[in-house]
Amino acid sequence: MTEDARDEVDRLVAAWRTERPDLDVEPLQVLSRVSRLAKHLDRARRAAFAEHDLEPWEFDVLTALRRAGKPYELSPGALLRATLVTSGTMTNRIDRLAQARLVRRRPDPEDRRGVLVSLTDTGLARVDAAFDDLLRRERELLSGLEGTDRRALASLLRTLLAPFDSPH
Amino acid sequence: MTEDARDEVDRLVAAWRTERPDLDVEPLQVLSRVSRLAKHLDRARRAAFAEHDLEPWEFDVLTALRRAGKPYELSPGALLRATLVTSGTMTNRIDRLAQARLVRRRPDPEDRRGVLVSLTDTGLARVDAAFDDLLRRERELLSGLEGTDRRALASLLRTLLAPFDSPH
DNA sequence: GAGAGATATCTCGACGTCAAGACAGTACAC
DNA sequence: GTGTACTGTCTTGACGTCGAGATATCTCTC
Repeated sequence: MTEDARDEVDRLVAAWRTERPDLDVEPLQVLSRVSRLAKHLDRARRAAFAEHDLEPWEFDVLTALRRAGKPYELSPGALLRATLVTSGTMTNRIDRLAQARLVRRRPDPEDRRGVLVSLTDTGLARVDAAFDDLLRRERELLSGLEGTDRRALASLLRTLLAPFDSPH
Repeated sequence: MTEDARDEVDRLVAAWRTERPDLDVEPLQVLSRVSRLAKHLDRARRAAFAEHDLEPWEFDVLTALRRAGKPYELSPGALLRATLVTSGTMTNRIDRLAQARLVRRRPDPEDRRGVLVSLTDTGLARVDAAFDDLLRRERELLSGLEGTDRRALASLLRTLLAPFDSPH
């Protein structure tokens, strides 16, 4: 189950072993696959959202608001921390979402530097529909793994992610 | 080991379960982690390459050539398939790499539509040094996992990736 | 050997992101 | 209260990518 299952990354690793036999390229077995899978995932997401007239970046912002619960309102700062983008990017995103009437901006009554961004009814409906769709596709994508394997995979990934979540 | 390890994704999943208790959001346990890990990985790579004056995109192209073995030469088409970018992007990348004297372009003697791109000596030295460095950091990043776990993880990821690799 | 379709590469304009920095407002020590 | 450091948001310019389309060449069929 390991020796011959052969995917792109196995080929890539084999090529390295020929070209740089002095190096231990085993880390690629995990990390190249993570990168490649993420790339494919992006495409699948893009396809799922296209049916709801949403771009992946729009979805990211809308879901952050959706997850916050009523009244579906967060500051740009909270949004950029949730989506791992820079502040300039977030300003730009909010501008475009507001123009599309999916979110609304209002001054923060408690901090005059601040702004609060909230979902409109349209935004709420759109993100709920798109999320349903995304989950259906993700489930499909994971259908190659039994429940046990899925949980094991999740747990292993959590371990790798841990150093990034806590420090600083 | 599963209930309380709590990372960002666990929190995200918990938030969804509150807000949309009607949905089965378990797929996120795997796929959100893949995306997030990939994002962190990109940053780590960027940091590793910066010491060798390389951008990630430069590294991607140079390694594809390096892996090809002597004479370290591929067509733009082969390069874009190896790096999963569009042809316009690849043209642009090759232009800039050629300007930096890391690769060389020459007409394909066997196909007059074609071009062949090869590593210069500088390019070869640069990519080898950067790759050493990258592997050192990746090993560090994986140090939280035993060998057995690493292999299990690689194998699970391979399964998920399989559908993307074959059906062209 | 002519034509149709496929392939290889490049060009161009639009777009989203980032990094750096500007600016207004807040918090806290004194 | 005043000064200093910090925080939250927005502005700007440069950059890399994409998608669509242009051009040249090759391949295959008849």
